[in-house]
Amino acid sequence: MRTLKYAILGLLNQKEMTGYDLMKQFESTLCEFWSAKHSQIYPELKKLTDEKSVNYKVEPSENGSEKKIYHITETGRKDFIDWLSMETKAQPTPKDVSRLKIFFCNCLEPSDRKFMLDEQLHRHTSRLKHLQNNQTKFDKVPDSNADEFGDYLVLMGAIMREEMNIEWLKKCITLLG
Amino acid sequence: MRTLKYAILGLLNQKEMTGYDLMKQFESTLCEFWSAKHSQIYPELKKLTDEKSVNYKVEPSENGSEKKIYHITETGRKDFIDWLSMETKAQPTPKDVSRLKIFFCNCLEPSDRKFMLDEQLHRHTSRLKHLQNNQTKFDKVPDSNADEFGDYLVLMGAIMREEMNIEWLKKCITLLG
DNA sequence: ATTTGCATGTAATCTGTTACATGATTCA
DNA sequence: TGAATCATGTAACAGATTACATGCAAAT
Repeated sequence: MRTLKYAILGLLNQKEMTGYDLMKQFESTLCEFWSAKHSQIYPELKKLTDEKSVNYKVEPSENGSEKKIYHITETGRKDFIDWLSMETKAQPTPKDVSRLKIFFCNCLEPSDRKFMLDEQLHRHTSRLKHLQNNQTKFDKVPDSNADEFGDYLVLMGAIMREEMNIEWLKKCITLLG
Repeated sequence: MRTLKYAILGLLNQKEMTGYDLMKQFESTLCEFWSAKHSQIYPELKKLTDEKSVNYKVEPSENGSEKKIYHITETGRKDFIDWLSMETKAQPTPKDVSRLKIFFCNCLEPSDRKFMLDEQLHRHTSRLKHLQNNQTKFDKVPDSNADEFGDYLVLMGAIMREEMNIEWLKKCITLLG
């Protein structure tokens, strides 16, 4: 499906940047729905360059060494927009070890079950606080044509997901009795 | 992390079955939080047999050919319970192509954006209906010591997830104006 | 006759993580 | 002096999908 390719093209369509900058984007803005390590990003950038979807210029970095600033080409932009417009096929299962463990929770003693659920509840609660804090950076809903609009929507989605997880775990704890 | 191993051990801990039965379980009960194709299951069963975590007996199948009925060993059961009791590390990002596309939605024309969100809303709505239908199979909450208890909890979780997705997408559509 | 379900496997490929590897600069 | 940040890459491995491959039975 080459999803990483399109994630990179989408980011380079917003503005030109280095592989390192892309990595930072995956770590911060995109981390709620996509991730990629530098060891995956650099080879993909090479591949995209070969395919003429992106190109780069070499410039000196802060320190003495050199860095590659990548930008999207017209070919790349067209490819990206086609992918974005295309119907999204039914997704493969989002794999979730926590839910798998809850599925098997009856194999544990009642006290251990409670411990497991409490632990998960705690993790999701801190995560929610963190996301809510991120949201304060938006003083209002961004214009729907701005790059920050998508940013805002997915952050809202992440918050709602954590709220749902917390609500679910609380219900599970109740049902344990 | 060998999660597939523990998913299989957990299922075989419930009752003995063939690789084919396991495949069916992944397709039905577990599909909301884990998946595995037969091409992954059969080699894993071989590996688990080598590790003495499972064992099997050969029996004739409905047709003339033979089938292998796998069961968990004491070693396997201990290993499974240890995994289940262990603290679950912070999960890797659940990757989500739909959310990635929404993140980049400002690159599309307003009518195409609306189309994309409507399409996703439709998909999640049918999914929710399907899950709610599955839930009718439980006339009451199963006992917390029964195998069906985990089943019930994760189905409830899947329903809440779809409800959240629908609510989120509706909000997104509203914000598009 | 053809499709569907039962039943089992392997090979090739793709995707992603961890580890290996280097080198400069800045800050504590 | 040592850790953190910027910056780029490769190699080995793990995890997962698609395709290849076979064979019987029952139903349409």
